[in-house]
Amino acid sequence: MCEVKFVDEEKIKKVSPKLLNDNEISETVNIFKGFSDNTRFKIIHLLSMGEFCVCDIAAALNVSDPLASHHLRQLRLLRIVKSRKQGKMMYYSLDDEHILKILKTGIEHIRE
Amino acid sequence: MCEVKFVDEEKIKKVSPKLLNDNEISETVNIFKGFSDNTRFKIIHLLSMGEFCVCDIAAALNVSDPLASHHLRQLRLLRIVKSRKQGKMMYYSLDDEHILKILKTGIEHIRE
DNA sequence: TAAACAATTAAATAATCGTTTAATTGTTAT
DNA sequence: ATAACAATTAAACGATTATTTAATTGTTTA
Repeated sequence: MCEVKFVDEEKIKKVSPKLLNDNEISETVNIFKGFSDNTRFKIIHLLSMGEFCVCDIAAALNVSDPLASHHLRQLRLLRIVKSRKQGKMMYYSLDDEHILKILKTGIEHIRE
Repeated sequence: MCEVKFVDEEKIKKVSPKLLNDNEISETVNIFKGFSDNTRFKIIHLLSMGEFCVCDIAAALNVSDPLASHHLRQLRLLRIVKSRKQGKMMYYSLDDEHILKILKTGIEHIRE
């Protein structure tokens, strides 16, 4: 066990005030959680190309309607996507430009 | 259940070739998974301010050494952080500039 | 070499999360 | 009204994951 806390106490004291508070951390982490599942990521990536109804999202991704709907609900609560109702259809699209930026930054990274 | 697949078949056919393959998806999702836990996110955020040993990381975040070490291992395997050994100390820092960019993009988003 | 210490590992538990299935809501058209 | 359909919801199950505790590795120093 590490008993001598703060090997470099000065360095820690210097950055401590810059640490984010718990709310900021949880909110940011939640956004990343939205991107952290293959099915959800596929949905986000599909919606980066336009607006689609649940039916087509499920078909394009080859998943069941309830599964697509379930993930779309999470994404909506996280304000990653927004929805628009037209007749019996529900159309989904990305909520704002920030989401597109996060998506692109992630894809950029793995392509080096 | 949605029986009539592809309400807008043309739109789907148009974007299908642009969809990412499973490898690209999993790799990108894995990076986001690295950011998707409060403890790991705090570690990444701390390391965005410099290089720290496990001892100080654990102390600054008020978590146990094994927990910090466990998450640092995951982050290292995801190539989000890199490590450097000096004596009995192991120093960790962010792996590259992409990581910093993803971190900043996430924080930017919640600050609107 | 023996003690002290930083860090990691392993095993166990607790909690979270994704997926499936079946039932339900709400809208459109016959 | 009834049938058909898009979408959501709820409950159950299975799987993954975070955290804790205890034991272990490896390095330094007395």
